[in-house]
Amino acid sequence: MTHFGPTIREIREQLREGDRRYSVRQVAQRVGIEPAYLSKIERGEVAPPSEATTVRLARELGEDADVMLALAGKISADLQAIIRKRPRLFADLIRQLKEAPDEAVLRVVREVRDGNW
Amino acid sequence: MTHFGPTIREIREQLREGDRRYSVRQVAQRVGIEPAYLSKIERGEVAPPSEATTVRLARELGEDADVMLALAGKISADLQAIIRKRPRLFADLIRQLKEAPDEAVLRVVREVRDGNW
DNA sequence: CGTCATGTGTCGTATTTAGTACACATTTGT
DNA sequence: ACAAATGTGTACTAAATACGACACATGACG
Repeated sequence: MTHFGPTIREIREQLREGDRRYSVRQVAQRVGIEPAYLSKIERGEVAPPSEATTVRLARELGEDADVMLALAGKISADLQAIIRKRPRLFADLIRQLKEAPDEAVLRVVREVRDGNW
Repeated sequence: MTHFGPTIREIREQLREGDRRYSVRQVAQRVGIEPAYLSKIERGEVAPPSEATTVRLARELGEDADVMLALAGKISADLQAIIRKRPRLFADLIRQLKEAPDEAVLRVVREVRDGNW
């Protein structure tokens, strides 16, 4: 969708400055994909990988999985499952929060975390 | 996933009691798909249709699109877009609300609707 | 200077998604 | 009785998804 590939590349290259195990080949091997495939992903020559692969890649690069999935144009299957169990409720909530500033959403998160129910 | 097909069938057959324009063929035509395809969908012989088709079908049957999409194992693209814009925020919020009772979620929805921000 | 690792180009493929097209036997309506 | 409408079985398909395999030129470095 957006610059998933280039972002990955940038992060990997940053990590590489200090640690040469972050080459395309070695990262690909640890993530469990072909180096050529990772190379294509980073250059945006192919679409972002599957959710599972994206998550493994995020972990390997020390990034937040939900953020990487978002860059890949996806949403974690576990979040989807939660929403699907109460579609009306969550659909309303999310659409309500569309324009709300981060601050407001955060307040709600904290409120819920502190178990006001 | 669940009983998307049979649910559709039930709803359509209900509507049909009072209005014979709700045959497989006529509904299919209005929705813009082949009757054979709708038939297979209703019997669960094939997977639920695409988001666009599901939404048109829901409208045609007077059902909530988000609920029908949920039955189809999907989540509306517009909701996904909202989440993807602030993945960390929404991921946290949704996971927090996973176990919260409907009541608590509703309270949050109202709170936000009444614009406390 | 040789070799080893690196990034990438090319080609191929299995699986899933999202349907269409047609024919046919069976009601249903008049 | 007969035409029209109905539901469904069978067969096919175009496009997208998610990769793997291999070869090759270039560069790093000991």
